[in-house]
Amino acid sequence: MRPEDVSGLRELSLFAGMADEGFERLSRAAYLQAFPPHVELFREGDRADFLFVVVEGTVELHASWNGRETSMGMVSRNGTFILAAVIRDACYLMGARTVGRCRLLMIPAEDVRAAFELDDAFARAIVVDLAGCYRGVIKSQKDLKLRTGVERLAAYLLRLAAEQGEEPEVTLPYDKRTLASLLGMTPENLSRAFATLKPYGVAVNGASIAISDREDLGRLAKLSPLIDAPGV
Amino acid sequence: MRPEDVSGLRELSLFAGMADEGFERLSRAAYLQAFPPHVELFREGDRADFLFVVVEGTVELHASWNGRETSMGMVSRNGTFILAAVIRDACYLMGARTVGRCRLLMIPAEDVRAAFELDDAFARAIVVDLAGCYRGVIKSQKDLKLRTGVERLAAYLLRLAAEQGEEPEVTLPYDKRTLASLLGMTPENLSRAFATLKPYGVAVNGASIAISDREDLGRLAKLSPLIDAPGV
DNA sequence: CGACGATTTGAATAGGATCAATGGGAGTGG
DNA sequence: CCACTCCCATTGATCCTATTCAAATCGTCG
Repeated sequence: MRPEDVSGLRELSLFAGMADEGFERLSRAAYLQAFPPHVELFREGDRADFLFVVVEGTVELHASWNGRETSMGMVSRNGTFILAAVIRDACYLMGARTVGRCRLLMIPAEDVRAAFELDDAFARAIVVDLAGCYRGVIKSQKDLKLRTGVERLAAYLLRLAAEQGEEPEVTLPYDKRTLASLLGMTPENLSRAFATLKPYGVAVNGASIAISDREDLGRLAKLSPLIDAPGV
Repeated sequence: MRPEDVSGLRELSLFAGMADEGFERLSRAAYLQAFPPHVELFREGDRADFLFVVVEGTVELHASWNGRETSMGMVSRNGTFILAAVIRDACYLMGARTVGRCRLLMIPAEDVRAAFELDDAFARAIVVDLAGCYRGVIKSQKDLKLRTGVERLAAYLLRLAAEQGEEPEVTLPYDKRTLASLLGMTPENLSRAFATLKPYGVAVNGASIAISDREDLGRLAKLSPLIDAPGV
């Protein structure tokens, strides 16, 4: 690993509090690897061999059953994924694939578990990370069970706007097919949902979405910190 | 707290590895309290004041938005709930209410966080517990996004049968209204889903459900360990 | 017995999925 | 540079699932 990558990692909350010795050992065991777009990193059901950290790019987590597939979440820069499976020494409940070009840090599961046993600060950092993941899924499940498709899209757009600095125009970070799956609908349905949002001041131009009246859209989306707040 | 209750708690994986001193302090700070059925323990959005452990009975976790409500999960004997909120010192993302009569252990959030800081074994036990919760929600989200209502019901019945010792007759642990919400449908729809399952050998008699042909139902439910396995 | 809540059933509607067909770039090869 | 192709996105039509509203039935608890 290049020194700059190592020092970047050291900043991550997961590793920040670790003892130097443990961090040293962990980063020696780790591989930093570049992946082209649309590569399958592993499939659901595989034994958890590695913990992943996204150094650059975005990874899609997905799941399937009986021939159907759905997107479960996206992980981007500085995010970790599949930590729970590694800790419990179990199989992955989701598959993972790269969205665009990616650089990923892969840490062998055994080494993570060893560090977890030895380093108390690391163990505590994992708690905080996992608690955050857990709360993230809970929010997404509330989104899914309590809102209709159109409402989910509206809320998604406003969250995206907040993330991108409240510009009047936001850019979808991945293609609509993926977005649809993430929001729990078909691509056709997403198109129609966009059309439904037109009277609320939403104009689509490829991946770029103009939101003319955030108030108006907000009345439909009814953002709640208990569903839409990032982090926490 | 009665000594028998304390010793029972000590067995829970969350507390099993704790140092005696820490456990002592934690159990001194805790309240064991009995609640009648259908009591609201706290509401979503409340600040996390207590960690709860179910000593006896069942608690429903629910969420609401814009006048709609849904059931997010059930916690029964020896389960903990709301651990993530306590650790992150945040607000509850879900509300909680008792289903039947309950005895609950309430541990002040501050004391849990103090024990978390001081006791390394406790911190590690929390990791394992949280990882389990996380994987539980992921499974439930897969169930929700990948299966139709009827399929979810079929899978639920088979999981219940496994839990209750593969008897030909299973008993629903709570009323159908709650079950419907848990499965992400309306009570009316649950009734119809039961009717749809009749040709698959499912006979309803109040809360008691007879499953005459588990094979047949299984072909519809297509249980997968990646969605339906308990624990892990 | 009567009242109430839970459950079931029926009818109408809405929301979402599927199937089919068309338009629109991005990339490829000539 | 242009034609071609492929894949994504959109649109239309239709179907199916699930929700809503309404009403009837069932059981249980006073």
